[in-house]
Amino acid sequence: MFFLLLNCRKKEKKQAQKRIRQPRFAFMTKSDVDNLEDGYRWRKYGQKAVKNSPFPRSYYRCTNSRCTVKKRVERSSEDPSIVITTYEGQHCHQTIGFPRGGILTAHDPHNFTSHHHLPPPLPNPYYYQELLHQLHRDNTSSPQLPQSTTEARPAAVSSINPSEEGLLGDIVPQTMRNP
DNA sequence: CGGTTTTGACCTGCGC
DNA sequence: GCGCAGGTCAAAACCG
Repeated sequence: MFFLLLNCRKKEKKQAQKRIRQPRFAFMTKSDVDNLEDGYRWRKYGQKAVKNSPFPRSYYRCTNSRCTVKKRVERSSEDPSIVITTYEGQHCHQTIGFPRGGILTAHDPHNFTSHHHLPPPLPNPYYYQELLHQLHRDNTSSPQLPQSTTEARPAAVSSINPSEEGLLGDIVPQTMRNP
């Protein structure tokens, strides 16, 4: 299951002034592997231990040199089987394609609406694009969370409170953090 | 041999 | 100013 966060961090005041604020959002995915296949190729450029979690956080950059998209991958301290993936920026290119039938384009609605009959074996990479579009259209009301049919647990689709403090505060809903 | 991962060092922002 | 935490760099190691 994915959780979505909008870029509403408290600590971003400096970034908003000095740097170009990139669209940023995170999913929570129940997965055993850190490196989720999302249709893009990522190169790892760093890893750090974070305070809240006993698990290290990994930093990835898109291998496309003209593409400045970054992503952070960390495990939930509550449930090690949950991976929190935070994307930052937008891809300026399309995915590298998927091994199930050639290169797909991110603008093909037929490929995107997958949960009609055959769920994708992996998290659909176009959730990323589609979520971004949803955020641009409507970022005040709660966006529709896509229904992932992968091994995501149906847990805790609760109201996301973006004003929560803390690093995971805007990613992890309260019900997730402390039972 | 080229691309990727690993890993310690370095940089920066923030709170006290 | 200092220390801490997060983020990035870059050289070496690794791998196909």
